[in-house]
Amino acid sequence: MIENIFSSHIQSKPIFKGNRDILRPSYIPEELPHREAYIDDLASIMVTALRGNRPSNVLIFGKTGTGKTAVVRYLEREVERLKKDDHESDLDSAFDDYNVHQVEYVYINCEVVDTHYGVMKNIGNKFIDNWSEQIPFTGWPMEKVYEALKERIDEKPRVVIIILDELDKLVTKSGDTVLYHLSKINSELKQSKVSLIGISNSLKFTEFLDPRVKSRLGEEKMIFPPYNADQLKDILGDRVKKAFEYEKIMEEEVIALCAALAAQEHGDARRALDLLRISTEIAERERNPEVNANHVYKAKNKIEQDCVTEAVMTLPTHSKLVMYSILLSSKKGNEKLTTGEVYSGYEELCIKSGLDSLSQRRIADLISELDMLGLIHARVKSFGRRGRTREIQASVPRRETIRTIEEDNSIVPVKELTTLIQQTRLM
DNA sequence: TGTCCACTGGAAGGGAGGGCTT
DNA sequence: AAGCCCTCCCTTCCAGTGGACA
Repeated sequence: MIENIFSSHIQSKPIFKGNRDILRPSYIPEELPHREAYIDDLASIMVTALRGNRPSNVLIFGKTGTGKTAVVRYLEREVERLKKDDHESDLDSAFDDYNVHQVEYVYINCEVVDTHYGVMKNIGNKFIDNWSEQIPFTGWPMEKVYEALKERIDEKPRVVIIILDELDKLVTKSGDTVLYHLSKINSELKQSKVSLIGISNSLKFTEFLDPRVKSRLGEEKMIFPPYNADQLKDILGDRVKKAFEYEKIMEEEVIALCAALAAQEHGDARRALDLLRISTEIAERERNPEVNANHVYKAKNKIEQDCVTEAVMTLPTHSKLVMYSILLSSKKGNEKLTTGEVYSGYEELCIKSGLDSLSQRRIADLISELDMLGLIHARVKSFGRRGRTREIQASVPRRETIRTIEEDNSIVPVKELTTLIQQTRLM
């Protein structure tokens, strides 16, 4: 056998059974434990579509990892299955009055597509196979995009169910123009009908909606509560059975620990699955045949550090410099800084790296963004005669984050100069 | 109680970049 | 080529703010 760098890894026994995606949050299992009632509720609303009528628009609320997207996509998959079964055999008589083929789903994640134009374009292009007829990603006036979208949907009789996931992101960023158009589209369609399912993490975004849009959109509302530790244990147990090659790969307590850690974080099933998957991967890498609690804690640290590293690495250059300025200015005790102090630090870094600095107003916005990302903690505080400003503090591990920023090539000159300055001070 | 500080945060608008239309 | 649309990133302007201080 030819030896190469993979040989020893290939020979070690895999813990996973074939498809490790089963432990990914995006995997939709055959059953969704503790969400049966919600599936049933949504199905009772959506069944109208199978009869060729427009189901009510639905708004679904719930924190991250509470199964909102999974439930909606579960139903979507069931409709696709019905279509397939109908092709292969005559469905039983219960479906005689229904026509599953006229139901079409369009799924848009508004965190990825977060502009009016983008959403309209994506929906319109779902109904066009011919590349040359696709709506371009920019260039058309909004009115034209809307007309094209309407025309395409209305080509034949059908019920189009548009799922807008992370809807709050779209509304807070680009307002409610899309929802205004989509919620009144039915009055302009001749043959087809459109129904909307909005999925959101927060109830708050409806405050930004025009009252007409709000009432049209929220014909039906569903709220998904967080999972508790026991429910998370069931979900994990279910996946473990499907995902692993042999029994007793992990103690009961490992599943319980993953569930308990995720339950502490507002009952997030996504986090529980990530913990389980990553701790298994760590065990596999250590060539340990069993996953133990130690692996779970390692996985927890890894997830937290990875989140910070990814968030920092994907920051635009100026945001990185602001973050860098905060980290360099705050000494070990994480002293609190003001906007003015951060800005002077940032300006210095700009000079060192040969970049033009942005205005203080713009930096104030970047500071808010960093706060929203959870990389810093910024609180508006008044110091009386000494003015009113933000009190800023890094909320990530200082040394590791500095290292991550310094790995960015565009900040390299800053790194070199900062080291030089530090060395000069020591002399 | 009024003043003052150091901003905050909203609004308006400029300009670059990507692309379509005429 | 000129004119237009849309988004994104940014600047400029300015009213508003909370609380220490005189």
